[in-house]
Amino acid sequence: MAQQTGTTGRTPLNRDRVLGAAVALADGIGIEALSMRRLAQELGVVPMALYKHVANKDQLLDGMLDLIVGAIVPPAPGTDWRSAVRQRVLAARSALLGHPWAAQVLQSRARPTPAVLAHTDAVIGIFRSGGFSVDLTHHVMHALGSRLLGFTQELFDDSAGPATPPALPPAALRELAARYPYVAELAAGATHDQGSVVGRGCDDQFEFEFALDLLLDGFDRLHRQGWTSGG
Amino acid sequence: MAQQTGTTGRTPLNRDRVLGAAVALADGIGIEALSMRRLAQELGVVPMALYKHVANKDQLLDGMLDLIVGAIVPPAPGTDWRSAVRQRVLAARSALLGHPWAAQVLQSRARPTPAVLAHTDAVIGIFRSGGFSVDLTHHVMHALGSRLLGFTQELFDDSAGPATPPALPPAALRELAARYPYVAELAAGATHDQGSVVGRGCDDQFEFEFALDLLLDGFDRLHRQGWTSGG
DNA sequence: GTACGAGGTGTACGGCGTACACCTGCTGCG
DNA sequence: CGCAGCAGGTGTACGCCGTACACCTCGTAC
Repeated sequence: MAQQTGTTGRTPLNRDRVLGAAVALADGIGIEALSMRRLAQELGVVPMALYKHVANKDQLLDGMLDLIVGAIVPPAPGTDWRSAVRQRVLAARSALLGHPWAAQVLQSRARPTPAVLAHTDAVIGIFRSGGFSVDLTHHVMHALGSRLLGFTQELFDDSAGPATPPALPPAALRELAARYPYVAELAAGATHDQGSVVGRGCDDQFEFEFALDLLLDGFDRLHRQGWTSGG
Repeated sequence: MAQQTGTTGRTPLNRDRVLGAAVALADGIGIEALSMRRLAQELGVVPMALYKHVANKDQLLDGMLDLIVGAIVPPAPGTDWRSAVRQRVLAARSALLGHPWAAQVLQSRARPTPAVLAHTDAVIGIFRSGGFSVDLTHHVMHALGSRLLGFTQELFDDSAGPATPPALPPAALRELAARYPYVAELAAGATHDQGSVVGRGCDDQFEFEFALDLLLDGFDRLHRQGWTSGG
């Protein structure tokens, strides 16, 4: 179409074009059919050309995810905590809605991507600014769990596993803390068993039961008052 | 070890041995490193031998999942609904806990496996027996969402997508309904827009907001009363 | 003893991610 | 102008994957 000089004229590739095409392709043919080769073909280019713009397929997936998560529209400043959280979560949902593969990719990432961290940090910030204690905010974030997007878990998780990525070096942790202050605050209060300000470890079982009981409480209340979706 | 007659003596393969070895292997080396070839090697057998016991890799994954989900211990009969749900969900959690790959595999399945359906049916049954209306049960199951195990969504979902499996033939649907009566009851009440008893379609957005608001209500209550995890 | 079928084997194919060496054409500098 | 440098596209190749298909080898039933 837009050839210009001679043999290879079509507007040169770049990371954004690659990611955009990948998202569109995944939307079209499904995430499991998305391959580097297929994507290259779609872009009219040889497979290896992609590697000049993304390090490997995993980074491609990370980039695709961040493209979508980064498009989440933040609520207007000054909104009360409840509406702000509600709006942000619903915005996240609508951002993900058109890309059925996104949730699955999210789940499969070993570490949260920058946009995901930024979103998490923002939601934590809403609770903290709304007067929630670090403690309650922590539990509440766990309870929101996958409803946030699906990625709250294992932010600074130390639990082992065959596929556990290597621990981040201290310098990287410090940079993370600077960039995502609310995440860091929660982590400081919850994940270190010794030497932390709060001193409680993060007990996954407790978090799970906390969220479960919160829901069961709600169910019970609705049930007792004869709630119906009609009104 | 247990060779007996001559060349090929080791107790012959069967589906259960294959699935068991696959689970153990996935636990050991991670789900993404699990390949038919690697599994065959672990069993001292040529890769193609596995195909005499599982149709393909997808069915292998389904079988592995069902092995784990099938091990969920049901609560004692006669338990009140709240304790029963609580116990069942916690039992599901503990069944999945030792297999970090299970949740991810669950998410990736196009259709729920039999054990997953059975579990879902059982939980629905608890609510119904506890006096919950079909309507409330439906919403409540959505709210439980991934906390049930991660598979409540898209049971009879008609939403399209590139990887959508072909619709089940009516005969298969009827068999499903017979085997999982509570699931069928919910489906009848919710997924058909016309000709159903209740007549409301299943509005995913509504379900999402229902669950979100239930949680936000809970958060608000805890926040107001100055709740702390200490007690 | 012979036919049969369940279950293990061997070979082969097409697709995957990607390492590595190469080429090409634009840029800036003498 | 000439030419070095380099960003970015190319071609080839390797080792892995899932699995189709034809084959062989037993234990068993008749």
